[in-house]
Amino acid sequence: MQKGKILLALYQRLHDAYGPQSWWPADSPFEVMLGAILTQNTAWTNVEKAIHNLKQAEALNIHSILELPDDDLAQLIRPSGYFNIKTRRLKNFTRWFLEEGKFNRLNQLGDDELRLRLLSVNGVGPETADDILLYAFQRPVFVIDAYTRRLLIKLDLINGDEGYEQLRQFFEQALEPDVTLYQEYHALIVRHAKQACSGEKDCGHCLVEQPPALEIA
DNA sequence: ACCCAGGGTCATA
DNA sequence: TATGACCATGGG
Repeated sequence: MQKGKILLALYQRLHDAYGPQSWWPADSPFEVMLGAILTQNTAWTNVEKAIHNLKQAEALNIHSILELPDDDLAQLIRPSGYFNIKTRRLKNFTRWFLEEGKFNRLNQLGDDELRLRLLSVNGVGPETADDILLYAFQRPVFVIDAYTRRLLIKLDLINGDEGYEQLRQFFEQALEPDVTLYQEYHALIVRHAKQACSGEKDCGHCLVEQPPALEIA
């Protein structure tokens, strides 16, 4: 069986198990972008508190982010951790976002060009860029995170020494460029990791015991 | 008390 | 190219 079909079968199994996830939880694309930065190496429950603080202070907009003193912004996002670094990153990103002409202007760029520009922003790495591309700009870009890597290792689909870009190509070559599919797939992987591995170091064992390939082959 | 979470940058070799 | 240090809160 081709690895591509295994990835599709894996998606079917995850979808059957957990149902639609309808990510990303946010009221606007800009909120998705800030959330993508705030969630770096941070539990989402803590990010929710930070976003709640921003909304309550009516600071979840371009000009407030830029005009708030660093210390004030840091206090608002404090629950998300790394608040000093993330204050800088939020301001860096928002300044860039405004200079580039905001969403409508950036949205005219092609997928690859937009990805390169996002990666050029200090504080935006591959995963954050792809979160923004997939969930804010609705581009067919597959997001790779630590959960995805662990799951593929457990399923013996990869060695584990592959780079981010290599894993992204693995998914994007195996699956049709379907935004909704990519959004749901990544969300399901995170959902599965939380469900199956709370407290456990390794994850994906329940899918290994019953490999998704066997039922479809 | 320890470990990790919806990572990324920078300095060093 | 590839490690390591660093960032920092909250929940298990």
